[in-house]
Amino acid sequence: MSKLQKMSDAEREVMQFVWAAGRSVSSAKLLDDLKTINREWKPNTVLTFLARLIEKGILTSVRHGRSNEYIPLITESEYKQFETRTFLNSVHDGSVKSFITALYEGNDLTAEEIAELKQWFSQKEAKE
Amino acid sequence: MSKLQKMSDAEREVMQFVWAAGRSVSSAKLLDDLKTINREWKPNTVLTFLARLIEKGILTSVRHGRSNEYIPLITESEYKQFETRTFLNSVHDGSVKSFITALYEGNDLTAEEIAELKQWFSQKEAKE
DNA sequence: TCATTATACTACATCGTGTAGACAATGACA
DNA sequence: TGTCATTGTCTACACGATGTAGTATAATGA
Repeated sequence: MSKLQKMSDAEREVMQFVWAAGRSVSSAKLLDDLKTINREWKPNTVLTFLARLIEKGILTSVRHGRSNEYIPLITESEYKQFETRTFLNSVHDGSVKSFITALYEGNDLTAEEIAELKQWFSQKEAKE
Repeated sequence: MSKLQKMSDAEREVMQFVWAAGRSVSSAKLLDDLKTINREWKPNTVLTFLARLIEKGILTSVRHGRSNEYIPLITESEYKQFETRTFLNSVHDGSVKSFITALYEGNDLTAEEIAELKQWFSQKEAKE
């Protein structure tokens, strides 16, 4: 299989709808759903994004009648893992602590977030 | 001032040396230092990167004799904050917990990291 | 069989990036 | 003080990603 690749912003927007739709989604529904967010994309534009998502190893499609069903090859969570690990390696030399420290030093962590995370970590450790 | 912009990989490599050099650095020293990492860049190539770093609001320069001194406008830590926040917003909707969860679910967090982070958080909370 | 219609293929401008040559300014030295 | 060497700025260019969509094609149902 072709190695998983990063998606562009527009592709990400489309994928969000694919994932939201469940196991698979027809292009018709997808086009329709996308209208709600009012992105003013021509249908062909969206189809291009879908084709690129397939090239990037994120989606696949099966013919169903005269139209396509699009099926995610990975979950949103898996994709986020991929992006997250890639980012961590490139900016923080792979160190989660460096990441957290950066946020903290930038005053980007609220007291609530800290509390939430602290709790999360204590739970995880308990489970160990 | 022009809004801080993301740097490219090559620019990041150069900036690492600028930051490492301290308060400011001459192009001569920089070129020299870069040789140690053996990136095989022509001097002009590096100068282009420096010029772009200036455009991006990350560096500035002052003429000093016949050459330039390059001075970071932000610290490495500040830059990491910027990149980190940007990433968090685009991939995790700004949620640190989503970020941590992604790593955890991808089995990308070692027991050591979890322990380290747990300790970090407990300290922070104590300080509050 | 033939019109419809959704998809696949192709195109193209723009931007970021890596790469560096050409040209300019400025000291230093003869 | 004029010329040369050095260092910097400007300009260029190819390549890939991206947003955007027109055109060609193929499948389907009437």
